[in-house]
Amino acid sequence: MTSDSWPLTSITMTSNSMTVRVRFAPSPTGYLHIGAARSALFNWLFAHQMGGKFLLRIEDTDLQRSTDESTRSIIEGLEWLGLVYDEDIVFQSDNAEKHRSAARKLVAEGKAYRDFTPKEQREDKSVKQGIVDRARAHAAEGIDHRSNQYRDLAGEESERRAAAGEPFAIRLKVAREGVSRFADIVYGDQERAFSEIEDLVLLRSDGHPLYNLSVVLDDIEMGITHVIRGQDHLTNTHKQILLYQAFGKEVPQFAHLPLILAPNKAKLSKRKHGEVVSLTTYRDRGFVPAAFRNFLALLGWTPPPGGKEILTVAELVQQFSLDQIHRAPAIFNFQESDPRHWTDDKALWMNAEYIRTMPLAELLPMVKTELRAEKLWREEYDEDESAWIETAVDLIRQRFFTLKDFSSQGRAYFSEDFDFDDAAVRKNILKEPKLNELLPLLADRLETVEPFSAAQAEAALRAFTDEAGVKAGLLINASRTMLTGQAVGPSMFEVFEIIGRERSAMRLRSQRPWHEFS
RNA sequence: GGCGCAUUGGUGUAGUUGGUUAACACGCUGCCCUCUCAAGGCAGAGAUCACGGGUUCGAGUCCCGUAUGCGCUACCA
Repeated sequence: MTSDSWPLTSITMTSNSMTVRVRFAPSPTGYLHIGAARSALFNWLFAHQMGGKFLLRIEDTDLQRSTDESTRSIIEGLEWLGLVYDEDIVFQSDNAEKHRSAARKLVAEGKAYRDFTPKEQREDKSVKQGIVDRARAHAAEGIDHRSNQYRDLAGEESERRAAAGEPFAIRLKVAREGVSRFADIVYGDQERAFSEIEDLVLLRSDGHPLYNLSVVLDDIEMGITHVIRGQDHLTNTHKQILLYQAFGKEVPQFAHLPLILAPNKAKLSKRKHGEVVSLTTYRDRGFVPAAFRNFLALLGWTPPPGGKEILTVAELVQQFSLDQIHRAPAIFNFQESDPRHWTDDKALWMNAEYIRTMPLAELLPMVKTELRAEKLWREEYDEDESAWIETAVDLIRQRFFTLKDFSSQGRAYFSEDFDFDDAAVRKNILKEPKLNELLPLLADRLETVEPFSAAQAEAALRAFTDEAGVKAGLLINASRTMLTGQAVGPSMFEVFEIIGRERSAMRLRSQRPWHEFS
């Protein structure tokens, strides 16, 4: 793909002198949500494509809800996805004092004012309901929601009351007439009448700076050129632009990302949907980071027409483009009740695709970590048996979906302590009583095979079944279950070779199905 | 309540200046391969492009309305 056939947006390329600086700014109030992870990815991709910087800012101004543990999980999550941030992490709470003085400066300049209205008691209902009720009441009584008796209070009077210790909040003075406009890179031209915008609170009466003030100030200080974030911030962007203007600063470019919703098009929430929305779940349930990153990239963004969907990071960086992001929310498809579809099918498919096609050398360390965690890793695998483990992993990875499968379905390759699948035993073993005698005989025969290769094992088994007058398939399938506990798996002769002569013979003679299932 | 955004097969999407049988991926069905299950190959089902109007010779694509969903509207972030 040449740059001619795939031009970058004019908006993002207008000034080459300006280095792109973007940030990911999560609030540390829980684990890293996949929607947030996707925002981080898009910011990172954009930064890398433009040769810019990707920064991390922790928005920990809500002291009650922010936790260090959450901050750690965010950092770990980014690391797992390979999204390395440039420069030091900015903690928003460190800047609170600067935010306060900036708000006071706005008051001094007459761009903001002190609001002495006593803080409203929060009623015992949902925030949303409170907003609706207030709006309805105002409409019914003909009250302009923007009327505030302190907006035009004389300066001296305001000073005097403040000096007297009367508590006040600071609100931005939003122009009465006019319209706010900006061009969102994804959502296009945005317009909002000032009459729709209430004078927003900048500083709470306890001196705590509020979100809209803090983001703007921090983004200015960090030199952010492009704000790439969730669509839930789209409408509030007008307020933030007002603040950039009040501070006399250049307004950055905005690109809002479509939200990620649950299958019923409801908001994807940790409370309702649990662990599927947490990034760490994917790590803990055996996802390959590159696979999940690839999947995440496809939530709300499409590669250029005709392109493939399985993309390396380098390809992602090269092909990524903010104007290929679409506006409709992405639906994250999963069925909580069905373990086979616990997360999006396509994510699962993509992970399987990565597991079976990625370079073995990259996969092995992940498999090692998994086997270690399940106490299935033996030190020999690092030394004398390194060739063996490579062959074994390469053989079994062909039909695995997650790294977990190496320790569950793949357990029999690494340990004698494996379970028999009930259905497999019934179908492949118990159905045919003769097997009770035939399997040990097959073991005897296999012990004579030299060398113990797949081809030799096949020749021996087929000769044996011919002599015994049974179908080869009968003993092949029975062997599979005897050796692996399962009804499915790789070509059986490869399995013989990998399991080896001794272990194969031993398992064929084990009689375990008759002991455990009779 | 107000304002905003969205709406293409089960899911993710393409279709960017309106122009032949609406394209791709996942999933699903069947066949081939075969020692099983996958993978792979081949074939197929599945969309009156949310609904209703309008503009036009012609609309998924433009305009208006309706519905639904979501977001924002807070001394939350």
